[in-house]
Amino acid sequence: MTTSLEKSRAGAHGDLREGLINAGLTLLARDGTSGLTLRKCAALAGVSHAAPAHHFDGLPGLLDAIAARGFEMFADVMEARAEAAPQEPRARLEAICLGYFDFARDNPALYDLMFRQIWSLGGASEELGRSGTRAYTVLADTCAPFVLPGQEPGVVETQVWSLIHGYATLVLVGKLGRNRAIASVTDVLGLLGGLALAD
Amino acid sequence: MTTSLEKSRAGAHGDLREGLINAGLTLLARDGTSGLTLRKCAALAGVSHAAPAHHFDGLPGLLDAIAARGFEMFADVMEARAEAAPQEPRARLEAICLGYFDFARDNPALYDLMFRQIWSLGGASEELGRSGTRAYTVLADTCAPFVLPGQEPGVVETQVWSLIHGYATLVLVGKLGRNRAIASVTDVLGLLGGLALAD
DNA sequence: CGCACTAGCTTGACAGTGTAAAGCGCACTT
DNA sequence: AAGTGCGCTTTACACTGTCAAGCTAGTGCG
Repeated sequence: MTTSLEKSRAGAHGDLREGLINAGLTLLARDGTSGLTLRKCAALAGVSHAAPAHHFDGLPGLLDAIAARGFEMFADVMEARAEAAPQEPRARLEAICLGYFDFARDNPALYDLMFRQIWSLGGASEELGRSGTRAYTVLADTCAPFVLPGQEPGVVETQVWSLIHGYATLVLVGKLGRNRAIASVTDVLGLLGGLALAD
Repeated sequence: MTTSLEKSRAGAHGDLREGLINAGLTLLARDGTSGLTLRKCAALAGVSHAAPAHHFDGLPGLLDAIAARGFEMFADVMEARAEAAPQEPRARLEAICLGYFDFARDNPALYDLMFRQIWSLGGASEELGRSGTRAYTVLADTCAPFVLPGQEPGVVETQVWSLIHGYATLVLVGKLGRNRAIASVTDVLGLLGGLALAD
């Protein structure tokens, strides 16, 4: 048992792990993707550059953990928006899409890292897989009312996911073609008007 | 005038530049994003590691040039598909979308680099801007018949671009949520059925 | 014709990265 | 109370991009 120790000792078990993840989030928000470094994370957390190796499987492991934390925040935002919205399928769908955009805009570097890590061909960590699935579940549940009888649920989910994910990445840079203004969120979501309620 | 020299001398003006870009494309296709390195590019092109500095503005400049080449290939693919398709707006739109997917699937690392570079916050090079605009123009022209009178062209373009770009990035990794099959291209493009022809 | 010169490349060095091995200290176990 | 193992540090290494200096060959000028 370590419960009694967690408060008495400053450097108890999962403490540095948490500190490194938070340091990573800070660096990401402050200096962007290229500013996130294993050594800088360690320095910001106040330990030597080799310390993270005892908590993560190298840099990829640290990035996975940071991305997992990001997906938790991501799911939280979408869940909150879905609850705050009128409890009607279309309103809920639009609400989580807006939450999706806002999260991407507010945390561009983290958003980039999240999706880079979750589909890293090397296979993501178990923790990241769970967090990512949780976020996906929020979206899938909101899409459920639009799945027609006999239709594969993945179709509507892929349609919605593709549209908002693609739009979010476009928005992150604020440009489209040369001198062509990017459309607003609501304009793009208008394409989802083609979806029909199941009943 | 250097025209008479370009053939007589092996290492003439833009020769190494071309060689470095080709080396980058090779490395990208063979070893993925992380396999592309300034030093490896130079080695593969048969020159020292400092040689590229005389042709590009550091690594970012080299990446811009490679990305620009990628956008040229990208535009070529979409243009070819548009011409090969029945000359009817919906068929052309579907054709370039399929070309878009195929290019992303066939050149995943290059595709990733292209979009990473073109909206690098540091501002892309002139060459990259031109290539990117050319690719965008192919898409915009194909979307034109679906722009309703009085509507901003950017709306339809953003809708289509977001959908296919988002889907392409999802396809690149072949997974969506846990154990949820990703929908097919044609299923996703079904969402574009909501677009109406202008006349 | 001869000479300075510049462009293109090489060599060497440097700061910074991730990773691995070895060593130290302290809390916990027995 | 000695042992033991975990957490961390130190040190070293290969590799990255970039910069400065030097070399070399072809150009243009006198």
